[in-house]
Amino acid sequence: MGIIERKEREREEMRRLIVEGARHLFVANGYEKVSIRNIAEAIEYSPATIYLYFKDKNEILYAVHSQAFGKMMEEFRPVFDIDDPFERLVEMGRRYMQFAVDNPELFDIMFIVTAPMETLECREDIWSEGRTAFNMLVQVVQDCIKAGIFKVDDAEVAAMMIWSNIHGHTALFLRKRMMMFPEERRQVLMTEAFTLFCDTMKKGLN
Amino acid sequence: MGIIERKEREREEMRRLIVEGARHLFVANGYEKVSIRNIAEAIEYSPATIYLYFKDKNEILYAVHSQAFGKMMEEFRPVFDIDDPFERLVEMGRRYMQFAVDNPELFDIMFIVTAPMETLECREDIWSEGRTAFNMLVQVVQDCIKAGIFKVDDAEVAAMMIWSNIHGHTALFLRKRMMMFPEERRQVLMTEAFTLFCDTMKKGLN
DNA sequence: CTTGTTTACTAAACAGTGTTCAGTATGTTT
DNA sequence: AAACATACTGAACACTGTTTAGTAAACAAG
Repeated sequence: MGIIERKEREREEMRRLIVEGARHLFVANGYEKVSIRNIAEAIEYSPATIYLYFKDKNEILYAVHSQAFGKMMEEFRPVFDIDDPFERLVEMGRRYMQFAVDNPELFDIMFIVTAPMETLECREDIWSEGRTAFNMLVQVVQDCIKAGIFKVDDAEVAAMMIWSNIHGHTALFLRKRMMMFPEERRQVLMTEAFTLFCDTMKKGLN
Repeated sequence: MGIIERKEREREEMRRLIVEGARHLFVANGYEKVSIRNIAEAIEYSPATIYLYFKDKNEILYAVHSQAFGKMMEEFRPVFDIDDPFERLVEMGRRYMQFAVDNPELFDIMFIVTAPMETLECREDIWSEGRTAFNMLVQVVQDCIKAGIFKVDDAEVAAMMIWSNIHGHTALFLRKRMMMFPEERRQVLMTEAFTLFCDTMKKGLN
C-alpha cells in the first residue's frame, strides 16, 4: 500500500507550505509582526491546522532558520573560487555582512532572535547549521595557517575571534545601535572598521 | 505658588516608580515576559495610569535603557585608575563582557532589542547614552595612540572595530549562538578569542 | 455497498497582550 | 459653595499563541 507513503509526502508538502508562507511574511513584515493567524490566512487554512504540523511558533521559526542557512551558504559558494586564502576570508566576511543588509529579517532569525533556539534546548545534535557554517570559517582560517599568513595554535579560537568581529558590526548596525552617527559616517565607519580589522589581522596574526 | 512645582515633583516621582518597577520585572523575568499589566500590578496602579506618564511601552523601555547605561558607567569607573592605556582598554572590554553576563536582561535592552530605539526615531539629539559610552572608548584608543601603542589615523574607526569585536562575542553568547560548542569549550573559546584579539591588536595596530 | 475507524481539519474558546476612552472622584481655584 | 482641572480607573477593542471538542471526509474490513 503506497497510501502511507503518499500521506507522508502530503504531510511534508504541508509543512513546506507553512514554512514557505511563514518565510514570506517574515521577510515582508519582520518576524515579530507575524502571527500564526497571519500565516494561516496566507496559506488558506485555519490557525489550529498549523499546530498539527508544528509544535509551536518557535518550531516554525526554527524551520525558517534552517532554510535561511541554506540561502546564506549559496551566497558563500563563489568565495571558494578565490585562490588566496586570506582574500577568501575577507570576502567571506564581506558576504556575511552583505547578507545581513540584504536579508535583515532572515539574519535576525538566524543569529539574533532567541526564539528558534529555544526549540533545540535538549537535542544536542541538531545545531548542525550553525556548526557547518562555523566549520567553513575554521577551514578558511586553517588554509591561512597553512599558507603561512596566520601563525596561531588554535584555528577555532581564531575563527571565533573573526566571527565575533564581523557579527558585532552587523548586529550593532541592524539593531540600530549606530544611529548616534550621521548616515554617511555610519557607512564609512562600517567599511573602514572592517578594512582596519582585516589589516590588523594580517599584521597581528603571525 | 509652589503647587505646580510639587505637582511636577510628584509627576517625576511617579515616572521613577514606574521605571523602577519595570526594571525590577525586566531583570527578573526578561523584558519580553513583562507586560504593562504586570508593571501596573507591581506598583499597585491600574494599567491605564501608566499611559498618563509614558506614551507607550517602548518609552518605558527607553527609560530603563538610559538607567542601565548609568549602571554600566559605574562598572567602568575603576578602569580609569589603570595607568597603561592598553591595559585600560583590555579591562574595559572585559568589563563590557562581564556586565553582559551579570545583567543579561539589561544588556539586551541596551544593545540588542530594537524597541527602545524606536522611541527616538525622530529626535536626533537624544542618542546621548550610546554616544557618551562610545566616546569613552574613543578616548582610551586615543590614549593608546598618544602612548605610541597604536598607530592609526582615525581613533573612531579603531574604536568601532574594537567595540564590534567585544560586542560580537557577547551578543553571540547571550543569543545562544554558541550552543553548538560544549559548555566548557564555550568558556575557553570566549576567553581565548578575547585574549587573541587583544594580542592581535597589540601586534597589528601599529 | 455498508459498516466502523482513522485522519484532516476547523470553530470557538481561554488566557493573555498593548492601548484607548468614558466616567468618577479628588484637589485646586474662583 | 460652585466651577474647573487633575489623577485615576473599569471596561472595552482588537489583537496574540494555543487547546479542545466536534465535524466531515478518507480509508479499511465485512
